[in-house]
Amino acid sequence: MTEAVSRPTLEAVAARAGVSRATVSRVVNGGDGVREPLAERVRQAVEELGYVPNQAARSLVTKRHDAVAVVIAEPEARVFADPFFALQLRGISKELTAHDNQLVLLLTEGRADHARVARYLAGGHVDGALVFSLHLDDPLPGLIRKAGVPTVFGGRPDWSDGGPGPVYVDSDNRGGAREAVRHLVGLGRTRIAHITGVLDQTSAVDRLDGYRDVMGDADPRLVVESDFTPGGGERAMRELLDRCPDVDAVFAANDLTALGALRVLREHGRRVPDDVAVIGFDDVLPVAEQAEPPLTTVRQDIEEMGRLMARLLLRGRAGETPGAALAQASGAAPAEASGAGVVLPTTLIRRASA
Amino acid sequence: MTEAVSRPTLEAVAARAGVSRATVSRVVNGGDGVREPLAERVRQAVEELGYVPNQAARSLVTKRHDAVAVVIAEPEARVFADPFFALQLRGISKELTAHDNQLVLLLTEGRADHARVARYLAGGHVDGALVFSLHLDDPLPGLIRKAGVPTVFGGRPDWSDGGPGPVYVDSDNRGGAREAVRHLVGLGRTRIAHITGVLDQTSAVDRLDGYRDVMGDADPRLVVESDFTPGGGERAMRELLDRCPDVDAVFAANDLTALGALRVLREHGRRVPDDVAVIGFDDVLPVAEQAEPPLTTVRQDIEEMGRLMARLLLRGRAGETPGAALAQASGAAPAEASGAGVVLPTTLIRRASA
DNA sequence: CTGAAAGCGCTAACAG
DNA sequence: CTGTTAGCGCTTTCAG
Repeated sequence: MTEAVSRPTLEAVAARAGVSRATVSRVVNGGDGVREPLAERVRQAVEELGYVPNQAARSLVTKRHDAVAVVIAEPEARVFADPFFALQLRGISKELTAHDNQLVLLLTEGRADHARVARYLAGGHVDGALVFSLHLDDPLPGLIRKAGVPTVFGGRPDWSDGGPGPVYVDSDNRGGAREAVRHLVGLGRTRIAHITGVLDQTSAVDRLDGYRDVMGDADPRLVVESDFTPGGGERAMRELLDRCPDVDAVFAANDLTALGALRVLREHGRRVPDDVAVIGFDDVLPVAEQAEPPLTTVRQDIEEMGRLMARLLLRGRAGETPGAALAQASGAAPAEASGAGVVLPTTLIRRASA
Repeated sequence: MTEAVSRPTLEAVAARAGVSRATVSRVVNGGDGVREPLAERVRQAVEELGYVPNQAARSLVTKRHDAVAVVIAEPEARVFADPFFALQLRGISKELTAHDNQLVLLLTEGRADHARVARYLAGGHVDGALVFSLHLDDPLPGLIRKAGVPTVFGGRPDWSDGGPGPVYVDSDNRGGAREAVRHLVGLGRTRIAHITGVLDQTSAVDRLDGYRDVMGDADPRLVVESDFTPGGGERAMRELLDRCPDVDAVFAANDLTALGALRVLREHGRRVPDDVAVIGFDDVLPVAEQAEPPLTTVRQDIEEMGRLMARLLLRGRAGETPGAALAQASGAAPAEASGAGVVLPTTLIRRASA
């Protein structure tokens, strides 16, 4: 474990190049307004001394930090069982890196950590925040708003106040769910069940709504509440088989849930998709592809969601509207951009299970 | 996206409390040396104004940042398919949070990002670095050493120079592998194969060595190289079945690999564990428990590894030796602490597959 | 186009 | 025990 050594300062570079600190500063920050002979001499001095600007000093005067906080408020261990979170982070990281911003990760383990996060955000350490995994009665959004930090949410928040709606990025959960269920209907299935996610998250509610859009008049016993985990999927599937032995299709709220359902179906000797067709949600590759049989599922571009969140935050900071940022967002075309929310499209990936 | 507002300064608090800035500073930083009537008045002013110290200003003078970088150098997508990484992060985050340190996440997508990471680390933005996923010929460690930042590695690095060895935290990969293979032997298996991980990582090499410790004289065709992924596990298992149809046990380098092997075994009508026993490594719950059949595997305490890394870094910074930090590390007792490396024990978790 | 000078908000001697 | 005084390293008017 090496000792940190003291780094050269602007002053040192200036001395070496025979110019003033101001000139060095100009060159280091874009270089406009400095004539060529000088600029080159400065660059050389920077190189020779291995000068790296001291971010603390810079922030002190600019009030910018080139850093963004990513807040993951997931008390349950679910985030850690699901590559979802990692993919999202990867997208965020890519975008942030491209704009020379750092990613400060704030993980919370329950309410006790909320105050800490709020304090940090309020402390003006970062230029903005990206916030995930909000649940219905979560006090965090309120705290964050009070902190006065530009924020983009991952997933549609479920609250709304008088002011302008929160900026968020979401997948078209409802539309994706509809597509999945319609596919099942197209397969000739009539007893189509839905295993929900945790219903205090909007993603779960939206998927349930999508299911109902198509199956509005279905037997209510075909809907069973669950929690986005394989274990929950198993329990739900057992109950389903018990309540409705004639079920011939299952739309699970996510791939992990589908995995649990698949296992119980196998246990009970039901063949997939012959006896019961199964569709998941997410298309988390290692899960969906490795399932037995490989899972038909609703794909959402998780990495792109992360990237877009970061882009919105960065652009918004520059004074543009989310819409403008959105217009410039390459890659997946947003399905919808109502108010301050951006909703990415989903696509049905057909594999063997349905 | 709210505008950031300007926060109250020390000065403001001082004015409100009718004291000097120095006094407020003292109260804010521990409060020793300030008599009670005053201290209380200051605390009140802090409260009323909602004062939060400006970290940039503080760092500028203290040269400390209370921030640690976590560098994940994994060009492949593997990290994102494996909850390993998330668990490690969780452990790190917990420990860092407990000591009021922030976690700055540096994800790299290949060599192009190395320079950026090196620059950041050299820039003195953080007090230390936690570095993961090193491969054999990785230039990153060299760059990091040059940056002169206190560093703790996750997993035993494969290089060594003249100086004091690098500080690292690792699992007892070799011992764990031995235990797994011995278990297989105890089951009466004789044709025990090993599907390796990526052999440019020490964890994979150590597991292979452990296998050889027990099976030194075995048929060399029983060892097939792979890459820690389910797909790789499938390919390896096919080759194994082809080369040695009489194989009766498989020790896979990790759970994901075992998953692939399981699938191919099933495909070929081999029953697990009756015909072929299978053992994995990691005990990543959603993988191992949900496998078909549930996987017997070598468990490593991933979260604890993360926590320990952070602890070592924090303690090392305070001038203690890693050994001292280690002695204070609660929870899992280290199996071994040679030089600057800390090796955590592993345990065999028996489920249905072997 | 370049340099001089004035802080950004905070801590850390040093006096009193 | 408390206040005064210097800066930390950088950007940014403002002159020249």
